[in-house]
Amino acid sequence: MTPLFGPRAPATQLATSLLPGELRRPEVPVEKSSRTAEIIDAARTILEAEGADALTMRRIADRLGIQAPSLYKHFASKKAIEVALVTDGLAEIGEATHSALHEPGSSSPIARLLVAYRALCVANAAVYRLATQSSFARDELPAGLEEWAGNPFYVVTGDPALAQALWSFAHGMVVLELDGRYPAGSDLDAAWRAGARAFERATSTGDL
Amino acid sequence: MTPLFGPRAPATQLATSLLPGELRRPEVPVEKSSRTAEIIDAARTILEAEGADALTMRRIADRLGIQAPSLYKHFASKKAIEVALVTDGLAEIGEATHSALHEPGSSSPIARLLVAYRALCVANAAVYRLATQSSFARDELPAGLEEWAGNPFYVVTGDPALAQALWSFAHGMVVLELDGRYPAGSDLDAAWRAGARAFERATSTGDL
DNA sequence: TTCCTCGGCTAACGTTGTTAGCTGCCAGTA
DNA sequence: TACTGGCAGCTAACAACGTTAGCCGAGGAA
Repeated sequence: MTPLFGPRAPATQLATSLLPGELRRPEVPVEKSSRTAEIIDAARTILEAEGADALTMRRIADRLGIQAPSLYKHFASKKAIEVALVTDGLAEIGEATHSALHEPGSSSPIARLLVAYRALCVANAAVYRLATQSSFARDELPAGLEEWAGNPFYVVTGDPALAQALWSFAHGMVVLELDGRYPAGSDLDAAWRAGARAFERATSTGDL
Repeated sequence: MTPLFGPRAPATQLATSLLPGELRRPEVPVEKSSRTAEIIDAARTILEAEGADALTMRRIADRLGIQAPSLYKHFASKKAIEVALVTDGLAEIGEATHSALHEPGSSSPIARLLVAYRALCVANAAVYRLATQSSFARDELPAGLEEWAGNPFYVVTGDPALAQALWSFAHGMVVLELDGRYPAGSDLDAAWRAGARAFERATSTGDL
């Protein structure tokens, strides 16, 4: 299983033309020194292997063979490290969902979007969980990144209300799956399909 | 605004007959001493007023005029206090959604369920957030309580996959609303209606 | 050579959950 | 009445957390 992550395999924007309503990825200034990159790399490794509780400044520093206070030469706070982690995760998820819009396929755009969204969120499970903690400093994310990452849901429905409903469905499915909230033995594929079909019909029938 | 909460206004099971597929509320042994009740009451007050970060053992103890270690005479850990808080919240939400199934109304059962779910989750916003933190000790909740609280979604759809999809939609809407993840000025009522309509059609049309 | 910045370090602070161990009170019982 | 036991408080303390202050060596620029 190869890690599917930003800095390790930098996500590049495909040079395809935009669909109606599709946003372009916002420019995010990447001026990472090698040490900063190593720090978020170590943080991600710990986060994915042992979960959010294990992500402490001392553990991150340990992995790099330095002391915790030295991390503050590179990041202003632990929150800033988390923001860097989530920024990469959002970029990767957004990249995947945007490109799912353009891939041809036998299934509907909604189904393709949902499949891509689920796959990427599960692949970045720990980061996704981190981003949905209420203590996460969402307001320090790069401007426009969240909007861009959510944009495919607008493209695929063509209606703001339906887009938010579809996004909520997808987000809810992912969160409940990652937190193990469905009873054991649940057929989650069937639940995803059922939701996809409901929203496909809602878009094809028109709003009112 | 009167607080809508368990111990303050104990939720009683209505003596109506059950709908097809509807579960009865599990018996949860309530052997609360007066002090334990005071503790979870103080905890809830802090949580609702100042959020999860303010919910510390010392703050809870302060409100009762005692020292933090004394709390351990009544609860084994902070997690246990959180579990008690969420147990009450789940009971109240479940009570409301179950009774929404039985209320007659001009709107569909799905719409009534969603309206009740949203209202109760927003009323218990802080507790709902607490319950969705990944660090929450879900496995220590009373057996069957979560299943019973989610049961109305099965009753109203009649299909496991569709029920999980509908629950995911509702959960996603609530979580994103509570975390302020929708752009300012979003018409959330419209999003709820759009989702409700999509699932109404999905149930009436049959599964495949 | 001198000076400044970068990126390490140690020591320490305040806060968190939690444990150990002491004590006073009060009910029950010989 | 006297003894006893447990309930429920207390203080002191610990380890781990994020974070700050302040020191210092290396290396490049003037």
